[in-house]
This record gives sequence, C-alpha cells and structure tokens, in this order.
Amino acid sequence: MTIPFSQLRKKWRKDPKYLQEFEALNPEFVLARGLIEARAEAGLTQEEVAQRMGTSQPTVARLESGHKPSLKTLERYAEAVGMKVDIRLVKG
Amino acid sequence: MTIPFSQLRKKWRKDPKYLQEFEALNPEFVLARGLIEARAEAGLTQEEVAQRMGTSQPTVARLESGHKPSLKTLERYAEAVGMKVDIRLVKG
DNA sequence: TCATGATATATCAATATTGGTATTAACTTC
DNA sequence: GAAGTTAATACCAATATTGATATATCATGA
Repeated sequence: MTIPFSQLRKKWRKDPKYLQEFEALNPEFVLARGLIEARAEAGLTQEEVAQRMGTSQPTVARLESGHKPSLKTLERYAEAVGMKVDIRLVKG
Repeated sequence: MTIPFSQLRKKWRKDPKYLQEFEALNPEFVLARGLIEARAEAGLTQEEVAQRMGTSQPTVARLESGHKPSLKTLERYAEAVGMKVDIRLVKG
C-alpha cells in the first residue's frame, strides 16, 4: 500500500510541500534526497558519478532510490561528488 | 602491516593521546568509538544491546570493532542505545 | 589463584547489497 | 514526432554483511 518512491518523485515537481512532509517520516528518503542534491550541486550525471565510483549508472540510480546502501558505498558516492560522509549518533 | 584494532584498544588505556591521533585518520574507528561511547552512556552491556537488537553479543562486538556495518544495522544499534543515526554529506 | 562477568575472535551458513547487462521511461531539442 | 541524453527498472551472478554457535581473552573481586 505504500507509495513507490519513483512515483513520489514525480509528484515533487508539482508539489514540493507534499514531499517535505512525507520525507520527514522516512529517514532513508532524506538520505536519498541528500545524495541527489549533492550530485546536483556538483553538476554531475549519474553516469559521471558511476565512473568516478567505478561502477555503473544503474547502481547509482539505485543508491538514490531510497534503498539503504552500505557505508562503504555511501563513502564512495560522497567522494565522487566531492563530499564526505559524516555519521553521528544523536539523542533520539 | 596495519595495527589491529583490538591491539590498539589495549593501548588506549595506557595512552589515550595516542588513540586520538590515530583515530583522526581512520573514520571507521571514529564511528566504532562513537558506538561504544553511546552504549557506555546508556549503561548497557553488549549482551543487553544484542537482545534489544534481536541479535547476538558477538555481532555487537563486531559492530564495535571497526568493521563497516550496514545502515540498517547501525540504526538498530542506535535505537537499542536510545539514539538515532544522523547521516549527512559534508564538504570534504 | 579461581570464579565470574564482559568482551573478542573464529567459522560457516543465511541474507543483503552490489556488479553487470539489457531494457524501459522521461525529458529536451530539433 | 524522431533523436539524443539522462534516469529508472529488472534480472541474475558475485561479493559483503550478518546470524549463530562455540570458544578464547580480559578484568575484577573473593
């Protein structure tokens, strides 16, 4: 019954507010969106990031689709877009 | 040629300064130490955290030993010690 | 020293994530 | 609406991480 992420993304264009609320409830989407934003800021395509990571475009697409990646993969992605990963445990 | 993490930990007791410098160079150790600290603050043993995570003590020990866990596992650990995981990409 | 609680290590099966390829969809420009 | 670019999905093999169990090490106190 959950709305697929892909479908959700299409809504974003029309209604960014809708997204923000939904995102707040789903941490993995926050991360996915963070990745996409970082790549956008770096001005890179998925294909370019893939090359820098030594992997394929579909793998990059998957990372940005809300599936939880491993830390290793996350770090490679971050490096590819000129960032680094900062992980901390905060009071929850 | 690298010094094993377990051996390193033994040094800490005697010489915490040594640790800090070494840690700064190895992000996964920073994370591992963050986990250990969070558990210490919660006043829990590995066995207790394991039970809350629905896994075994050796698995918890492994998470705290510098091996890179998955995000899923990290989140379960965080919840077990009353924290949550905060991940962000920072300029690197 | 011995016993005990806590943590670390080792091994192998089970599961999850990634790699690789092909294909499809969406968007843009002509 | 056809071509080109970018992103998304599907599939299966390869790799990495975790689960589970047994055992070892370490620290502390009786």
